[in-house]
Amino acid sequence: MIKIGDILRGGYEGKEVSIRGWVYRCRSSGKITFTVVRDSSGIIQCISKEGEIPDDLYEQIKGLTIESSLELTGTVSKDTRGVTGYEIKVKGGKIYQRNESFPISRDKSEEFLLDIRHLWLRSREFTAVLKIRATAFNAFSEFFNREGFYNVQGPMMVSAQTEGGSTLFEVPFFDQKAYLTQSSQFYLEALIFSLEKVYTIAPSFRAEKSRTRRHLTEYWHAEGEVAWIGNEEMMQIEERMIEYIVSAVLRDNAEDLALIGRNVEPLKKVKAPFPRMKYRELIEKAQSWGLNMKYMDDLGADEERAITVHFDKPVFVTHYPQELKAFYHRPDPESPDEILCHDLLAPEGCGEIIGGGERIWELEILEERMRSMNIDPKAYSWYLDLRRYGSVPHSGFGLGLDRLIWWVCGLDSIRDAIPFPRTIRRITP
RNA sequence: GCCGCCGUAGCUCAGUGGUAGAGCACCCGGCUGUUAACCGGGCGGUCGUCGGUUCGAUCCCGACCAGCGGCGCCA
Repeated sequence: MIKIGDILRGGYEGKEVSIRGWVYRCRSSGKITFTVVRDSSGIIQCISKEGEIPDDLYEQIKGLTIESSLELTGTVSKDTRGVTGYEIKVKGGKIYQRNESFPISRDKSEEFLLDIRHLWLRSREFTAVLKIRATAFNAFSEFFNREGFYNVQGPMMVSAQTEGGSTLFEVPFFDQKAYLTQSSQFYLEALIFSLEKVYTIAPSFRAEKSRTRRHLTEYWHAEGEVAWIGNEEMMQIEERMIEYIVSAVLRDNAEDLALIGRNVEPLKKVKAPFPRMKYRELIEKAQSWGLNMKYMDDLGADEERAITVHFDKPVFVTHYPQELKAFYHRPDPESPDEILCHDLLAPEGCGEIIGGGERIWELEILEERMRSMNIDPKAYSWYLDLRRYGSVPHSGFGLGLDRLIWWVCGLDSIRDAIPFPRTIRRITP
């Protein structure tokens, strides 16, 4: 039993092989039947001729429906008439299931494909995206393992929010209320005191009623936290990490990128270092680019899009005014109204994929910030403890992995970057 | 939370104030080189739900349900 992809790489001409898979296309002209078979590695056309195989098998093959599962044995030949340049002349085989009419045909709407996502995953396009996604997840872990980070896990059920706003999913927790986590950041911060450099890949949940093509209510959050480093060193790690992941995809998924029609030229330019721009400078630039922005405006979706077209690499935006960001970001000692944070905006109009920065590590400053933002310190008592016992400077980041896949694959919607998207209106399949 | 859009066959869509049609899928038949094959025939619908207007509503009006897009918020 071999993979179709192996046949397509050559070397099997004239040899007898067996493949297993699903019917991708089926055409018959009486005494000859063409069955295009799909497996996880590719598609190949198989030829069956009446009289050359047992009659009952020929009748079964002739009557197959799309997505029926089967096993075929036959001789490989190189033939330009086959869709992928090779063909198998069938000698024998076994049908596992001849299914009824497959619901997906050539016309399909966005909504329908979401309803039957569990079946649409079989499409060649989605298969390609899923392979790229696997590469990206692996490359992320690989990068941090090589950098001496420890892979850690925080809880998914928590008692307090990380970010501002009431965007938590509430879940019953015995006699109490618990929430699904928005971020593992606080737990990673606790873990640096033993491990110093940590990362995690975990889902995060946001009950935001977002209706956009770049939001999920459940998304895969890749986070890192590092003791003893500041905002700039954190960005240096991140830009190498992004370069590492993109290079891995370009190296391992060239065929998949081609299949989904992704232009790889912009991806080839993703090499560290990335440009950095302070929020203040960005506003000035934005005004010269004709964008209507003033200081203290947050970057909206339109602004992010308009900004990224002026760069051919991802760009870091740093030093936001403290009012625009969460309470834990450390003010710049040289300019206390600005904080030592960064967002990474992906090019080609994609926008924010990373948020990170240096954390406040002095207890008094953190308490002062919480007071000024009307946050109850009691809810964060254990988090404040981290600043009571051997506190150290540290920085961290959170990367939206689904957004990364969305950008790298050049997809219309983030929903097509994850197999089973959870959005405000969709909990099945 | 705000704004906009959609709902007719399994799918993609036409259409009409007098209870519906095409293409694809599927089934049957034909065809020994097809490439989303082709040719002939067939099956297939409470026209999203409820209410209103009307002699009569899939069509007009209202509410609801479901979904999609944009903003804000974020990753």
